[in-house]
Amino acid sequence: MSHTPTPTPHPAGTSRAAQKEQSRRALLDAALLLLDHQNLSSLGVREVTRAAGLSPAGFYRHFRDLDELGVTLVTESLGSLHLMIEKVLAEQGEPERLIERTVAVIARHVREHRAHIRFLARERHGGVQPVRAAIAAEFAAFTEQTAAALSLQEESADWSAADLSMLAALYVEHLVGTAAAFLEAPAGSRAAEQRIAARARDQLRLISIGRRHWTSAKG
Amino acid sequence: MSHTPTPTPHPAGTSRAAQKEQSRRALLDAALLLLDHQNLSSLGVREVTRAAGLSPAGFYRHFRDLDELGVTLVTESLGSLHLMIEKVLAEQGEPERLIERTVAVIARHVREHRAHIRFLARERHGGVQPVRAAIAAEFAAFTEQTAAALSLQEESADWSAADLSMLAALYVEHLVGTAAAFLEAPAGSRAAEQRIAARARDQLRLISIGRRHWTSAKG
DNA sequence: AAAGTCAGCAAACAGCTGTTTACTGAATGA
DNA sequence: TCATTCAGTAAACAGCTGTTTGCTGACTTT
Repeated sequence: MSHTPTPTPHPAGTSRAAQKEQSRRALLDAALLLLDHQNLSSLGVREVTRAAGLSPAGFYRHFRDLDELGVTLVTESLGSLHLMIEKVLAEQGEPERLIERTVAVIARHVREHRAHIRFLARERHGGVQPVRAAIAAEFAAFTEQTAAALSLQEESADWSAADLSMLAALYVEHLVGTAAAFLEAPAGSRAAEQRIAARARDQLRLISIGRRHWTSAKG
Repeated sequence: MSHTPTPTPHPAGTSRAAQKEQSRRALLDAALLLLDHQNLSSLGVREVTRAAGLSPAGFYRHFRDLDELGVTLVTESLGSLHLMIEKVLAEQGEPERLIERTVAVIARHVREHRAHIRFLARERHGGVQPVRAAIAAEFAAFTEQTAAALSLQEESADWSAADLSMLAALYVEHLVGTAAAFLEAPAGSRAAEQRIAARARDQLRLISIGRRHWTSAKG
């Protein structure tokens, strides 16, 4: 008499695990959407569950905290980035063509994963320590991966490991900076995008010229 | 009878304007302190006034919102950075010595203005639009300023304006990245600081080699 | 000396927050 | 078929939030 019981909370007929996964995704997607205009440290449990269509208590069936949800988002965001970087590193051909492809891949990735990339840029130096740590760890791994790929190229035959790592860090930082620049571009303005791309290509050209003429310090 | 009146709220004897400024500073300093572990978008009025030793209502005698306070912090933080960049650009001498000085100046600045720099790094891509815009505008000005300084050097005699701007952007981004790297260093670890400094110097060397051998695109 | 300014206050407002509780009922496994 | 599991719920908890109000009393001007 006091409360009406709740009728079928899910489109019945699906497996239980699939139902749960669906809710989990709803939470992650809702959070990512809210994080477009907001910082992770100011996100609220109720806010997320409201946007995802769950009751507040439901949140705790999936995550201990918002930090945990944040770390999950980091993992997802970096997963796709990882694939992109592998794609870039696998490219072959003359340097000029390679630079062109690299920047195009970055631009495309930002266009197709805007929310993820913005999240990474925003939380890389954000106020939530575990999230910052997760991002930093993964970026370090990218740098190592890049260094390994560079060491296989003939241009770096006589490079020391330290120098390769230094160069890889420069490339990764440039990649991140370029992605962030694409983000700032007034969403959809091809003109702005092309200006950013042109500049990024020139910067990569300059760096690869430096690379070609590099001679390690203690000469 | 109902409420006891408040006794002298300030160390009497000071001018009114000075008293007000003192409270304003207390607010800004308290905010900056809180922003060490937090994002601007999650900062609260009550939180700041509590830390500054004011009543909540007192906040509104100084700022309309927290966004306004944020923009003020941006202005202050970038003011000191501006001075630093001028210092770097004014340096003269052989490239190697110049690079060394540049990195040293950055390291020193981060050490002495930790809170300001962390704030800038954190809010550059943060969730508060007006603050983001203020930072972006000032960074663009830095780039222009750097381009102007570069154009005065003999190494860039035959450089186009666009190429100079591209190079300046690369330098500024590298500067910002280096400052952020110093921030991550386990506060006080000279070893970590020196590793970062060494890498930054090598990267600057590589860039300046690229600069020396640069020939514009449409050749 | 009298009048005016205004920084700071306490109190009250409605509305929000994270988290826990005891419950329900569909999907699952015996 | 019956017992178990467990994702999701509504309700309640104490505690927090931004902002407005009317007031006070020290400084400042006249």
